[in-house]
Amino acid sequence: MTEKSTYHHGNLRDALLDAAFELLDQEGVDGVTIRAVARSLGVAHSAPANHFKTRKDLLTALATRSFEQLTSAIQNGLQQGLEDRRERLKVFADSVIAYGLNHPNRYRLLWRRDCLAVDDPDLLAQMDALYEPLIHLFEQGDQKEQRSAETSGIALWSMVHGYVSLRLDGNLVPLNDEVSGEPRERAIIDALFDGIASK
Amino acid sequence: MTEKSTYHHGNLRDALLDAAFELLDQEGVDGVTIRAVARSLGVAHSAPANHFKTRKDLLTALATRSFEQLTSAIQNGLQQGLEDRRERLKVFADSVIAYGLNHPNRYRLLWRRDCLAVDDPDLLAQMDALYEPLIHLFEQGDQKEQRSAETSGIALWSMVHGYVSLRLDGNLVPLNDEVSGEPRERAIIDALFDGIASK
DNA sequence: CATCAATATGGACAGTGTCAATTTAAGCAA
DNA sequence: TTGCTTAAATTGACACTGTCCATATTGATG
Repeated sequence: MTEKSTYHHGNLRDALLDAAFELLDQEGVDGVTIRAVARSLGVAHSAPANHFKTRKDLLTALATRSFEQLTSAIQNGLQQGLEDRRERLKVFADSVIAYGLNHPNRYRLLWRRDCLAVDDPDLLAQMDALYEPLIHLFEQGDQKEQRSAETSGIALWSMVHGYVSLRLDGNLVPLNDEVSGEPRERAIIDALFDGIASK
Repeated sequence: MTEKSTYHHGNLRDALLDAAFELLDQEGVDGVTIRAVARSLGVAHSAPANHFKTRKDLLTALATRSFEQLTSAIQNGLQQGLEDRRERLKVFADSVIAYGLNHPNRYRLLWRRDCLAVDDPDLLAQMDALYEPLIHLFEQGDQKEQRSAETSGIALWSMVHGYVSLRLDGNLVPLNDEVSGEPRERAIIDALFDGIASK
């Protein structure tokens, strides 16, 4: 296996994505500059342009992949086959929260509209795919029931997304707390199911 | 009133803040560059440095003021003097949602940790002030009740913050919908109070 | 082998934040 | 008033960024 000529990388596109993910995870989205990615691979600063025309396009590819990961994490959880709808909704919530807390910079990127090519068809498709299981979990009943199911879905999704966002921003203290043995996130999900019963 | 010498602006600090707010509202946080702000006031590109050492410091001042605005909007609402706690919690939620939807770029800036000097004492103080009314609305009862009250508070705050964030990112469709005459946000707040009662 | 298109290169440009040396003038003490 | 100190503004510079361009290399196809 002789040393290949180094001029053409061979698989630069994938290498760029890997390197960009590494930078994203370690330094956040600001760390993902075209030149830094190129530098980390030892290629010219303008080499990436052949595969990602702009920085936005690169970040969009990262976000698309991240949406993909999140969605399949949810799907995996749901395939364990719990029957109870309430349990299935918890799986959805747990999956999103786990992904957000484990991959903070990826999760943040998902919602950085200013960094993304928001009309990229692949990105849009993956965003839709994320909502699909949630919608599916709520679609049933007649017209009126659907209306309130929609509201329940938005309520759940809002709470989950808000909770993760606040946690990632360090706006919930203490960060890692428990409520009678359960992590806080389980408690707030239950609160939504049962109502906070303000008396 | 003769024309003053133009070398010294006289009140550059306030003028910078005003101009920066204008840019923030119109173009988002990316539009708030030191040089753009200076340009819009017709001063040298490095004049702002005398008042805000770095861009982060300028944005931090904007965020601090925005927190202030949001907090006083909440306080104003609460001073109308509704007795029912449930109603008072709704006032909190409504105030945050209204501020977020009316000042999207200011609201977004509040949570852009990467753009802010997150250990600035003024900023921290204003952030605390935001949570104060929410905490106050829940503090009562014994130890165990407090624990669950805390959970309710986090649940409500998470849902409100998540809802605004999703709306601002265009992730809730349709954007402006109603549920039996009420805007969607009222419906999800009610959902949290009463529970989504997944059967 | 010859050619072509894809891919990588280096150089350039405008924009940015930030630093440094300098100039201006306002405020204050004598 | 005069003179000094100092805050506040100036210009200039540097390194970094994204993006464009002309050029060079090479893999693949005829």
